[in-house]
Amino acid sequence: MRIIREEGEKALSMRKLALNIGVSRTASYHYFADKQALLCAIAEEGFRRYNAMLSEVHQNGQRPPSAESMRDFVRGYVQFATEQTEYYDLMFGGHIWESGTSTDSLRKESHNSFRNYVNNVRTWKEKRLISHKVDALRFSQVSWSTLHGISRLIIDGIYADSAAIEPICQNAAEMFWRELAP
Amino acid sequence: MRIIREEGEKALSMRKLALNIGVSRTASYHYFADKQALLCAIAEEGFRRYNAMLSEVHQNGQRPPSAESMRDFVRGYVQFATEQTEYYDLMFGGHIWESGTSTDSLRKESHNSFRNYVNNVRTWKEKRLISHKVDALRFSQVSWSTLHGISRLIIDGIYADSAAIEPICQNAAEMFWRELAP
DNA sequence: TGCCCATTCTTGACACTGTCAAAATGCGTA
DNA sequence: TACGCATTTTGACAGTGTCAAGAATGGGCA
Repeated sequence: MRIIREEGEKALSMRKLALNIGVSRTASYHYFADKQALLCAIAEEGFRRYNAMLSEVHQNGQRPPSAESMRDFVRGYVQFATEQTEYYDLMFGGHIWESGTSTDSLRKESHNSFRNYVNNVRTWKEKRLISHKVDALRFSQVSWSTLHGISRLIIDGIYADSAAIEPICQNAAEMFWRELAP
Repeated sequence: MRIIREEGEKALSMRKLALNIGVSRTASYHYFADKQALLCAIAEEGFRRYNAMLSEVHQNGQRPPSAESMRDFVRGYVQFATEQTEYYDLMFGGHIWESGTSTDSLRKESHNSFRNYVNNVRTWKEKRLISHKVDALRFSQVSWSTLHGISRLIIDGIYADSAAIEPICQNAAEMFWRELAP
């Protein structure tokens, strides 16, 4: 993680990694089948951290949703993405997913992640805390896309002005809440 | 582009490219400073195609926005992203942007792209075709994020079920229109 | 026609990379 | 001590991006 954070994902090579640790070139191949497998393992750890953050923010659907909680959630997500970029990039970067070479356990962990997210909305709906017109799955897909999109564009430096981040989050949260409000 | 499309971005190497064309290893270095520069040039072409698509869909703000036009727009965007994945991946993939080694002209072209998008919304507002409460810049940022997020998640195979795509687009379009409607 | 010279291309080289196979090491238990 | 297993290393191979130096090419002008 240190190498990725400081020198970028591209700079991480199996050999350099080994050298940094102080073992020889191929030692890591005893623990990870591939470079890909190593990256998948890191991404998996990322998903665990992400889940922790998520369930902390809206306490598994127990906290009633509101304009404020929405804003907190959006902020939380974007903060996770931008502060733990090393993880986020791996988790949703595509390198790992493209060409379908991702680990089974990674796929499981990530599906789990999204399931949690949807279940949250479902719980709200069952408890009649949000409009009955909301389709939990669809809302989850679209709102998650928005969060992901915002994060990616910030990470990639396309929203260069960091002062703009807060109002963007605010706007997104308002949009979400307009969709959900009973 | 053929190599990227058929074998993935990772499989594109300067050497293989040259071999395919029938010239020697380093011939391309006369036209492109870097592998990076080559990729930037391709991404630039992608932005041009993207702009063409965009201005075709809502005719530079001349076409009055509606629930239908929104849906067409969302569909158009996602279609572009998923059908011209080779371009889209390069344009918004991050490989090119990270570590700030992107070409000047690429940066210009991409900024241009987003400016068009915002101007569209501004035009609508000036013509009083949408609610006066809309902040053009903010709406553009958030809605673009949503589109980008949806596209990425489809491309990366995270929304594996292709039947889900249409309703997702539909929902996103409805959400946008709820924001804009006068 | 023939020459010149900028444009285009090639060759050689270097320092990297991922990964495999085989050999070497270390270490706990019988 | 010696066996067996987990761990690590060495050697090797086929790739990669890129630089520097040289070779070929071809079009414009005398």
